[in-house]
Amino acid sequence: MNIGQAGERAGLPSKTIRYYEDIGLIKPLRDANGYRAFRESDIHKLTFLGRARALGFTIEDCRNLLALWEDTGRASSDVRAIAKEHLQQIETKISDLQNMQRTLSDLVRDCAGDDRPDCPILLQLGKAT
Amino acid sequence: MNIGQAGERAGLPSKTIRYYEDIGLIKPLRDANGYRAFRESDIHKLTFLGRARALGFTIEDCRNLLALWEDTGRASSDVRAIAKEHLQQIETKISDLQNMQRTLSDLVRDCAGDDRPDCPILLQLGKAT
DNA sequence: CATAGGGGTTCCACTCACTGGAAGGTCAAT
DNA sequence: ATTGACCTTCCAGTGAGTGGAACCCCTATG
Repeated sequence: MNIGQAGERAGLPSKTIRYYEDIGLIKPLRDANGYRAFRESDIHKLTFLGRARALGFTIEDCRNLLALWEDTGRASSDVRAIAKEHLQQIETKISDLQNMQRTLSDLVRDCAGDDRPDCPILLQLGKAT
Repeated sequence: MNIGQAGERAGLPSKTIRYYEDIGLIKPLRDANGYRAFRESDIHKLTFLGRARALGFTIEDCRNLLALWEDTGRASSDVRAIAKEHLQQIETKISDLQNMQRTLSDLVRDCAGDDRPDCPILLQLGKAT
């Protein structure tokens, strides 16, 4: 299977797949003409990667998860640790963003948004310490 | 005022301030010895930038906001539009992250996290389409 | 006066996870 | 023979800095 079709099946652009090979996440075979030849196992890995990335795991997380995935004797606690750590980071990010959201929506609410120059948003951003 | 003290006052590392000069956000004067010489107005701008960045505005947003800030005749609607757009993006990001959080916390909850290899997290990531 | 240290300067490389584009090779169909 | 869709590699850029090397400057102390 060529890269285009592999991308179709895994839901990833060809560019991304080449990149994943570049950084050693997958190792497709090569045809005589130099084209990458994807096996079912490669597609499966790519799909796995797509899902993990969609959940926001970093590439390094994905590398580790993939290794655990292939290690049928792994302990589920290893996987869980990575996921929990990541979940923690997501939660931190959410709360940071919610803080921004609160501040910003207050400012937007208080700004008339008309032709006059008075603007609490700029006022707040520029206020002396 | 030298860059170190300017950074202290604005709450930004020197490196970041040099970078902001590089991309044209600020234009500090220079002393005879080549050192940057920061005026009060530069400090004020840097503080503004620090606040805007902390609210997650992009550098380009900051550039626009700074221009509006310096234009005393601006319309508050211009500022409000940028802020609203940004708020929208923050809200999208929050909801994306909340989706990830839900999925991941379900998976983490269902994973025993012991020495056994069975792991719903990997199972879910690798499931055939 | 020499030197040590703590500033400052520039420039280059690296981060993360791709993405875009150029220049060129391959394949199937017309 | 040629078109057009695929494939290949390699190089550069994204955003917003950060780290480090190599070097200059200023002040204080022995």
